[in-house]
Amino acid sequence: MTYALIDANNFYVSAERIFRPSLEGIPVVVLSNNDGCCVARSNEAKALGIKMADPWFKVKHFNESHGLVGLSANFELYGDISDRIASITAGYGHRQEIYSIDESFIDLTGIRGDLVERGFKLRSRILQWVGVPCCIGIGETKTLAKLANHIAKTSERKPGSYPRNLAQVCNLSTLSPEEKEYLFARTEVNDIWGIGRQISQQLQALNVKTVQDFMRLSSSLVRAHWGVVVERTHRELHGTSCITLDEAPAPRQEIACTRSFGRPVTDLDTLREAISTFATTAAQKIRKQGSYTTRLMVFIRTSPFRKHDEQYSRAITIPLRRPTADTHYIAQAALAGLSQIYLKGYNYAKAGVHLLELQSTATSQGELDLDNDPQDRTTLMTAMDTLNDRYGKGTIGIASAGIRKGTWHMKQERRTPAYTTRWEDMPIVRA
DNA sequence: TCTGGGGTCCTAGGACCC
DNA sequence: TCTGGGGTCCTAGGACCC
Repeated sequence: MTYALIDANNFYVSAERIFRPSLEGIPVVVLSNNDGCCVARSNEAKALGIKMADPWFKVKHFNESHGLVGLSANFELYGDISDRIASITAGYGHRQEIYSIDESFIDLTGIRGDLVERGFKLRSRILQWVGVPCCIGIGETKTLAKLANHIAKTSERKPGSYPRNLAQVCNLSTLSPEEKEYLFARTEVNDIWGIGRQISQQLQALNVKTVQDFMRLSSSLVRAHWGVVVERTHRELHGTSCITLDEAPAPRQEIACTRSFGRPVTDLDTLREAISTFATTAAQKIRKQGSYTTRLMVFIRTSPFRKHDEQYSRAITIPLRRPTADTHYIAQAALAGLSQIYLKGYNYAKAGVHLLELQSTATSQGELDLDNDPQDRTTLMTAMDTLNDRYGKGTIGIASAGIRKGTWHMKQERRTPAYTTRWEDMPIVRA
């Protein structure tokens, strides 16, 4: 097999730069909800030592010292840009898996010709048509394609880390065993797709520091220590394809809406409003997917970062009497759950609603649904979704869900002027 | 003062059944 | 006194991903 991974560089930052060329060459971060954490960093921001998920208040001093710019995220825009890139990328091979908002795997098996040259052409096409720089990694398995992509990106960003000719597009599948050994010995074990913080710490303790060290472990030892998932990763690094390309991912098995609050929340009324809103959003999401939920989970928690606060974290799952996608029903169930877990006297920092056990029909398994459920209501809900899609979120809602605006505070003012250009207004350059 | 929001899969352990 | 064993289902928690 031969796979490619095409990955946009610093995607959210690159997407913002399309419309604001003045952001080019300066340190930029894109911030999460409440402008809380850095979720994307430009190369210049990475060079300042800013890490993924660093809180804004800890890095904003770079604003005065180095001109760091913090932008509130604009996920609708990123979704549009992502679709554009994915449709161009699809032409690179016969099959595509859209893996995340900024990544696609492409099956290149059996494609003749110089894959690196084709990769560079694809890359410049995306840059020219959309304006986002990408890197491409190619390998015999998805894990190796990921690793190749890491090498392509790192050798561009940190000259000298790897041979220069591997920058931007890196094909591991045509390298000799010696060349690969050389690269794997210079790559840290935690850069492997599937090896996260915990496992890489355990590996370090066993003096396994590089990809090469890890590959030299026996499969059986890897399996015994870390289970079948990590063993699969180990096999993939050795060139045995275990993770298949998934062109049409199954519908989501669970859908959630959770938020951190802009400031601590203590009273039940405010929490009820928040939970109603989350339930409403989550219900919209499952209707969009055409699913019904049969169980939901509500949670509330204090902030683990406020060390002097008394900590409290609880979740409850509520079985539903029948599969449903009805906002009102879901919100009521969520509120009933909330009332069971709420305790007075804590500073709540985060809450959420998860809809679980999603299924594609409104009928319980093996049961004829004679209940008065509510084709009518579903139709009403769908009409509501259409209006909200067309005229903006929150145009219309369910009064009984208890949604009132402005009491619980989530989104602060944007730190930079609101971004107004819509995708349709964007200049399109054709080659 | 201020610390994201989604998802997936696997495993261990308890309850229950025969 | 001696107190089975295997299968299934469920849940919680832990690990990973972006």
